[in-house]
Amino acid sequence: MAKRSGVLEFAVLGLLQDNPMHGYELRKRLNGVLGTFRAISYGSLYPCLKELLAAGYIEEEGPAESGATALTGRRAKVVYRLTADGKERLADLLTDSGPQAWEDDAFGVRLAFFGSTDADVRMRILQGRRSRLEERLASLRGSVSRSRERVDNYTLQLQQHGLDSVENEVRWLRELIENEETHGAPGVTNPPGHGHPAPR
Amino acid sequence: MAKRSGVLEFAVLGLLQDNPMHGYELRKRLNGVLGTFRAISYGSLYPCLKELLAAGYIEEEGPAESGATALTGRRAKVVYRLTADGKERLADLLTDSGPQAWEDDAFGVRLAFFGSTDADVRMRILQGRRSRLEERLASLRGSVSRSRERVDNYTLQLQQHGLDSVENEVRWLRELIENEETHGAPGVTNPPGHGHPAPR
DNA sequence: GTTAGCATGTAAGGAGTTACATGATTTT
DNA sequence: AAAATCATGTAACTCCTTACATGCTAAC
Repeated sequence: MAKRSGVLEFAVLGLLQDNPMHGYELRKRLNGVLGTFRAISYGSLYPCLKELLAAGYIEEEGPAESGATALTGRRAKVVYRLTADGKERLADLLTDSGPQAWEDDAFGVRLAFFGSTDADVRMRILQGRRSRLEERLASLRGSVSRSRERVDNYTLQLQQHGLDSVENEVRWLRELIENEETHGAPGVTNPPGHGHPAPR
Repeated sequence: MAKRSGVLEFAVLGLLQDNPMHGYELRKRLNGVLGTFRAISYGSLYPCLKELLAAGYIEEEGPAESGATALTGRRAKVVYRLTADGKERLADLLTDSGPQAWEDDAFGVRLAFFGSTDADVRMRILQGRRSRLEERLASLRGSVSRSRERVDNYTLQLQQHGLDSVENEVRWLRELIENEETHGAPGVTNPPGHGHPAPR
C-alpha cells in the first residue's frame, strides 16, 4: 500500500507513464521535475521502485528487449513500465485535488503533470494553492507589522523578503488561473498533442 | 558532540543568548526565526535541549527564580540559560562563514542573527550566498533553454517561476551587500546595544 | 587496458514529524 | 468545576541522505 512519500511515487508514476525507463535515467528526469535542485538519491529511488513493483503498479520490461545483454542470461538494466493497475493508480492521484495537493512540496509536482490533469482539477488545485498562499500572506503581514521596532533590521529584511516571495508567487498563480479561464474550456484536457485522452 | 541539526542548535543558542527561556516559549520564537512556516515540533526541540544540556552549553536556571513555583518543591517550568561554554560555542558558530552557512536552510538562520555577527563574517556569508545563487541561476537558465519546445507549457511556467524567484533573491542580496558596503565599517561588531545602525 | 561514466543496490544514520501520555495554571 | 492553554516529555515512524559494495560498457 504505497507507504512511500506520495510525491516521489507520483513523480515516478508520472514519468513512467510517458515512457518506460530504468532507474538511472528516472533519477535524472526526477531532478528536472522536482525543481532542479531537490535531487533525490538512489538510496530513496530504488527502494521506491521496489515498493511500486511489489504493489503491482510497475513491472520490469520483458527480457527480450533491445537484445544486447542476453549473453550472460542476467540483465544489468532494468526497465520499468506502468502496469494497468499503475495507470489506474496514477489516474486516481491525478484527480485528487485535496488540500495535500497544494502544499509546498506536492504542488510543484502536481503542476509538472498538469499536462495530463483534467481542467477542473487543475483549476481547483491552482485556486487552493492561491488561497493557501493568501493565508500565509496575511499571517506574514501580521507578523511583520507586529515585529517592526522590536527586531533588528536584518530580521526585518528577511521577513520582508519572505513576504515579497510569496506575493510574487501569488501574482504568478493569478496569471496561471487567468490563463486557464480565458483560454481554457476544452472539453476535458488541453487538445494540443500532449493531453491524456490519446493512448498513442 | 552536538549531533543535532546545526540549524536548530544555532537558533536555540542564538535565542537563549538574548534571554533565558523555557522550551514552550522557545518553540514559538523559533517559528519567527526559522521563517514563519517551518514550525519545529516539541518532538525535536526537547531532545535538542537535552543534548545541549548534556553538552554543557545550556543549564537550567536556579530554582530560586521568579519565586512562584517553589511551593511544590518541583518545578514545572524549566528555564534554560546559556553557560559560559554555550556562549563560546555560539561565538564559534557565529564566526563560521564556511559554505554550510549559505545553504538554503542555514542561511536564513544566519541572517536572523546577523545582529550579533561580525561585519566581515556577514559580508562573506552574503557574498557566498550570492555566488551560490548565481551558480543555480546559470544551471536553471541552461535547463530552461534546453527544455524549450521539449516540455509542455506548465512545466515551462514552473521552471520560469523558479528562475524568477532566484533572480529575485539575488536582487535582494545585492541590496543587502550594497548596504553593508556603503554604510558599514564599524570596528568589529555593531556598537549600539542591539541591532546596528539602521539605514533609512 | 584503464579511466570515466552508466547502472543497481543496501545498511546505517540523520533530522525531523505525529501521536501519545501527563500534568500545572488560567480563564470563563 | 470545566475548558483552554501552558508546559514537558517519549516512542514509533517517515523520508530522505551518505557511504559503501558491485559490476558493465564505452572512450581514449
